[in-house]
Amino acid sequence: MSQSKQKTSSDFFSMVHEVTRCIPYGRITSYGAIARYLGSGRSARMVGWALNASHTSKDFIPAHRVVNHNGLLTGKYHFGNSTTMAQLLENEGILIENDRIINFDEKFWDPNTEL
DNA sequence: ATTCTGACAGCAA
DNA sequence: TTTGCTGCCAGAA
Repeated sequence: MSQSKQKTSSDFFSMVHEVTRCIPYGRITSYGAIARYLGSGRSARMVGWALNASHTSKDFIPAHRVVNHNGLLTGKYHFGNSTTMAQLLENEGILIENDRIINFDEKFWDPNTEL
């Protein structure tokens, strides 16, 4: 046992950041899926929180590809402009209407399955 | 140390 | 059916 769990706290954020960056272009996922991948199925709130910290990250994290299980752009207001998130997603070929992803199921990317 | 919040999700009424 | 409450875990005040 060397460095199995040197900093469980920061690891959670890093984990979310890593998974989020692993989301392929034109794909999306849900907070619950990532939370489930981390081992805590119902800790989806923490995922959102970690994504909030992603804003402070040095690297660009496609947090706009992470939405709630409804495909609704819940965190669009955190991108500065409420339209930025939808614009980015549409730019990647994702259909959005009323801040909701139309082909959510089609573009859904599950880390538990894909990763 | 305690309390509250937070980009969700699931279940109850 | 919709609406709302709770549960989850960790970080900040």
